[in-house]
Amino acid sequence: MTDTAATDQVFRPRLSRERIVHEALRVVDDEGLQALSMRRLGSLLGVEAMSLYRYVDGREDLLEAMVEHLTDGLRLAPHTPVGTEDGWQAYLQWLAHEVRRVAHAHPQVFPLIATRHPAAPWLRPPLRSLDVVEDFLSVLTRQGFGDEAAAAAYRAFSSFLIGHLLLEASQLGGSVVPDEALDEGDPNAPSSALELADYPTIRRLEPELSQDRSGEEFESALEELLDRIARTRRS
Amino acid sequence: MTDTAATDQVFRPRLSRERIVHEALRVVDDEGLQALSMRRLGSLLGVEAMSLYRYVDGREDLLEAMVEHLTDGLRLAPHTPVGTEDGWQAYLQWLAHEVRRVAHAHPQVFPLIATRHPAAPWLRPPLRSLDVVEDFLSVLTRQGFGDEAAAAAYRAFSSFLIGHLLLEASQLGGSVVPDEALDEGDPNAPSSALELADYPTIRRLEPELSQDRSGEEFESALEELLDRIARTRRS
DNA sequence: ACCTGAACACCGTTCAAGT
DNA sequence: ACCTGAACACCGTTCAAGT
Repeated sequence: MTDTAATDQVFRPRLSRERIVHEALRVVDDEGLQALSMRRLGSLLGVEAMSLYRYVDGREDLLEAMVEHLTDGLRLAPHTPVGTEDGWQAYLQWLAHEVRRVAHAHPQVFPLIATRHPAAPWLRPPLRSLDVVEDFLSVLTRQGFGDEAAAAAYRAFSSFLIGHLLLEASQLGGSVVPDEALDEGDPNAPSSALELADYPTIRRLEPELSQDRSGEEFESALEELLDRIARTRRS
Repeated sequence: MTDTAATDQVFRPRLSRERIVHEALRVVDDEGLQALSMRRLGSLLGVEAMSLYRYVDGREDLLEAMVEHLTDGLRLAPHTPVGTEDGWQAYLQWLAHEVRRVAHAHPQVFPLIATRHPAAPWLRPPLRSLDVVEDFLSVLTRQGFGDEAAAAAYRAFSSFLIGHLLLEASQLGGSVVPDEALDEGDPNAPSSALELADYPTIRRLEPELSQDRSGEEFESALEELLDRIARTRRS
């Protein structure tokens, strides 16, 4: 046996909150939320589970930190010149696609982003970072939105993102089931082994239902939402 | 001590899948998802946890059964005369409000409805019962929608419901935290103890953000969605 | 200062055994 | 047929103890 095999402690740079959160995200991305336990996370970091409690205030705090790490990343790419008349539209387009990118990059974490309670009741997932919300509201109000219209736009925008992205993420993150029960595949059966005999319309529309139009539908629904928001602006 | 106190077995009608699901819903409604364990559920039903496995194929199957119990309830109140020209609009209005009623009645279960993987990849929460989807698609196609338009309407409608109701439910179900840390309330501090010094726009808009407009916003966004869907119909 | 060992109070689940 | 006891392999978390 070699040295590294004997010690099995490949040299870990030293624990830190950042390293813990990063490793936790890796676990959930690769194996799903139920694979994340304090004990397993500890052992992956070459440490006993109890050591994590120096940096993280329990499992709930860890989940919170993971969500914050992803939602704080939505800040300030030097996004768009807010000077122009329609700068807010470019900003919201950019922000929507940023959130979508996060949802696609971490489909197993997005349900957490969508369902955990933010720090204040008026914060709404997935735009639950104060920095991001400040950006959002200040861009809109500086471009002629009234206070009430800006707040309403924030609520509508959040709902839009959750509605479209949670389902997309759910479909992306779904097939991480450990490949059991894929054994005896009925050589017929249209994609799923569901019995559709009593559901004629579903059976007829199954091809249309199975089509993935999420990209186009996201874009067109987003444009419609921006139009709708534009109408509420009092300039 | 009396007889009932001595036995503590108040007479339980006998176990059944239905009774288990019903009690599980009661637990989650009252105390939240994390309060639901097989062992505790068993003891609430006057039985050892292992007995539950006769009726339920493990915890995951139980959660699934809870979701199905609620989403199958969306079926066929003798809803609306589908004969008329705009019958589909009345049907979708009815269906949207039914789902909203479920979300309000079980805010702690709704995240489960929204995030669990349905039986087929083309099924989307919260309309994940085959009966309901068959209703949905057959009503629309019988009223002049093309197959593709009906499928697109199903997807848009599902996204709308998730986006609006998950946030509403989250706010309703949130305050079930066991009333700790409510102790030393800063007599000032506007509703939340968040530090908003560096967020001038948020601070200025906090009253508008804190307003609960979910009712009105649900209604007006729903009407807008129905208008949008109407435009996709090829009659 | 940072990590660990041992312990506590829980979990979900299986399976042979009871009635 | 229906329920249980005992056991297994896990959890999260605390706390005194080690270095």
